Amino acid sequence: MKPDHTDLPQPICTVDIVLLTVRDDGLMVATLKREHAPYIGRSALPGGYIHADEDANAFGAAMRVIRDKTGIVPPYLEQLSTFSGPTRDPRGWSVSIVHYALVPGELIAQANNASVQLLPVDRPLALPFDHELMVRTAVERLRNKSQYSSLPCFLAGETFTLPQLQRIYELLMGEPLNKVSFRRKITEMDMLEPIEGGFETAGAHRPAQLYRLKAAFRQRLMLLERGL
Amino acid sequence: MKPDHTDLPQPICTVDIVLLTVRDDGLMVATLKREHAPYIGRSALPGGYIHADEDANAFGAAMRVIRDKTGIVPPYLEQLSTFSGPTRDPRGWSVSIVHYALVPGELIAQANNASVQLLPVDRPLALPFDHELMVRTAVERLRNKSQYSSLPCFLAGETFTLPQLQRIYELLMGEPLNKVSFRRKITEMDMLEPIEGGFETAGAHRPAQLYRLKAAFRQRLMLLERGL
DNA sequence: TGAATAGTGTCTGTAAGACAATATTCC
DNA sequence: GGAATATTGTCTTACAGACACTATTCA
Repeated sequence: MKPDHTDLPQPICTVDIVLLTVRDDGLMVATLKREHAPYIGRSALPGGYIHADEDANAFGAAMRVIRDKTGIVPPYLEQLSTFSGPTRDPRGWSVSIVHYALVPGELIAQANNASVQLLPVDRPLALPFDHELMVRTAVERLRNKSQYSSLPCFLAGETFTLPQLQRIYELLMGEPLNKVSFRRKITEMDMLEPIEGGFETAGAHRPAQLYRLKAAFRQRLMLLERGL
Repeated sequence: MKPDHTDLPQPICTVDIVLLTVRDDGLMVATLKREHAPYIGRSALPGGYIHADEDANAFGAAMRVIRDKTGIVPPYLEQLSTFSGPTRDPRGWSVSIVHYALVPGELIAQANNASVQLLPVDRPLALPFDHELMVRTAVERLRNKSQYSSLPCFLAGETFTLPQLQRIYELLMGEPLNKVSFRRKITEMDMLEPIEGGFETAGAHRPAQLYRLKAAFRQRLMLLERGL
């Protein structure tokens, strides 16, 4: 007779978040100093236990952890992957449901949380657990999805100009993009609306039109979580 | 003082598998009659608890569950997503790490397991838990990935002809494909090798060249799990 | 007016699809 | 030879990138 699951040791169940943002013309990941063992005092991804008494699901747990630990409510949050095994956490066989968040740089500044440390993703990160693998997986996912989606807009803030947005796409792709092709694609996707009379003027040159994401694309976060 | 995690009720942690295959010119999902409560006797996706004492990770747990319950060792297995929440399982707050498997029809026949029931994915499935959502998510993922990958080959068996493979791609895409374009793309991807002197002759017409996946593409399963 | 960047029009090469011709088998 | 399907060649059309021109601001 096989033992019931209640007899077996159950895995530890946590969530971790790869919070990505753009600063200093580069893609950065947010880390926090760990306040508890293991690896107390080391910089690591924000994470925590699922609270069965208050979380609606892993997505809600990730949102709560981000909000409580950084003061940021990310405009985009999506499940990335689940990491598991007996050795990834010294506490034992563990499961971490990892989400990645996209946040405009301005939101990080507004939160004004000194404990949040931004590290460039392109250099070695020296993070505990398998957090470095999580970051690399998230960046890869973001780069893949950026090729054919509006995701990078969530790194760009409430309003932005097309040259600014193109720069973000270029950062993610790692290569310069053709201006005409870029604008053609953005137009086809029909995801932006110009802000009447809104212009960004930053120097002795023609000012650029300001845009924002259309409402339908801003709502995507919720739709994704409801199963589509 | 916050309670330690050992004081909190921990979620139930399971794996489920969406096993997809092609039969009768349609995409099918494998189900089994449940042998335990809850929903005992109902058709549902194969699943089970993680065994912390023997599983290397969730991928290993999924592979073990599939092997033990169906006798099939799928040539392709990939993590899909993790489903979680307090209501998806009547036993309480639960986490299910879901993988999807691609299996050629012949492998199902070889396993000769009468308890495996194949249901067409295009019709309502009437599965317990959130299994129907899992199936829909898996099919969507497969369709997306098929557009630019060799995934559908894992539904096609050890050897196959180009017309056979094209039919599988068409099933997944839901539309007829241009023959010339299809062959151009396959050639570019450089993933197939012709079998010397191997031809499929099925009627009064020119026989078709047999192909198989190149070794590099067959290994992809393992690479994926090692972090790339 | 000149410098600098924003935004648009046009040309050209590449790649995808349509069409059609050829190849090979069994009857 | 005729039917049926496999495979390949060629033409046409659509799209992506290169290039260049116009627009608008400030100094």
